[in-house]
Amino acid sequence: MTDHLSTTLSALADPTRRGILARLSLGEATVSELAEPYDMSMAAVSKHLKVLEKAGLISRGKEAQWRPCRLEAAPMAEVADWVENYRRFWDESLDRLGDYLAELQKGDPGGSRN
Amino acid sequence: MTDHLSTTLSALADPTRRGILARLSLGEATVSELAEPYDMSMAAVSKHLKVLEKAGLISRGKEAQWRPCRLEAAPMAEVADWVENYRRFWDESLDRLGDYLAELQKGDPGGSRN
DNA sequence: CAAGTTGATAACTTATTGGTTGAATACTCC
DNA sequence: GGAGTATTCAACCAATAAGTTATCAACTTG
Repeated sequence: MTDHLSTTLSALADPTRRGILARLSLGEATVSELAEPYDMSMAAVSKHLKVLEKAGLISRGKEAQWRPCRLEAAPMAEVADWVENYRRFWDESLDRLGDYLAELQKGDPGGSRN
Repeated sequence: MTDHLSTTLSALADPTRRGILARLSLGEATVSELAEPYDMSMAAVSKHLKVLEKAGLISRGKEAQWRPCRLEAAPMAEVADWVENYRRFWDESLDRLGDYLAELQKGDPGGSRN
């Protein structure tokens, strides 16, 4: 799981972390502010932040005893980019084409299998 | 991790599984065909397929002793949708706005914090 | 029916994840 | 410098994930 995209996706695959990002989309926040909505220890939130940081999805400053977090959405561009390759597969009109191609394939079994 | 989006994202957070989806974007394939490029047992691939199926990213048929897989990209729409909310944060021109807003926030500390 | 092929399942191992609690660190303010 | 606040770190635990091998089930074909 060393590749960048996998790291990003797995960081995003947690509702707490996505919630944190949503909060950060409204502006910088400290760890305690980010932890407040969640029923878990600060340490747990701190770990989530480390995951997000490792994925490059947030950055952190140092302001006195606070370590304010800010959103760094750049890695999400990679996700958006990747998923866009599949848009045609869920786009309604092109589903028709998909069905058509599948039908073609059925008519020529093995032709695409070897 | 019971929510749909988390399930989808974590299914996608694995290069083998994304590779399988890429292959399926070219058309249906059997399990052995999907396993072929990978240096792992069929059982392992079978497990990956189960993860993808549980996330609704593939569906499977029954054709004699084969269980052909086909791409079902619908859940990706949710991912695309979600990530689009953040586009403005990585879009270059709007990064300027982001910096500007951050600057505003600095000038009014606490104003957005409470 | 026996043999070969395709695939899934079970049991097991190892590593990772997500959480906990209890210090430790770093800073501010009186 | 001591008290309080903010955050991290370390050690631990339970659950999950990703892989293995061995076995089983379903189907085709000689």
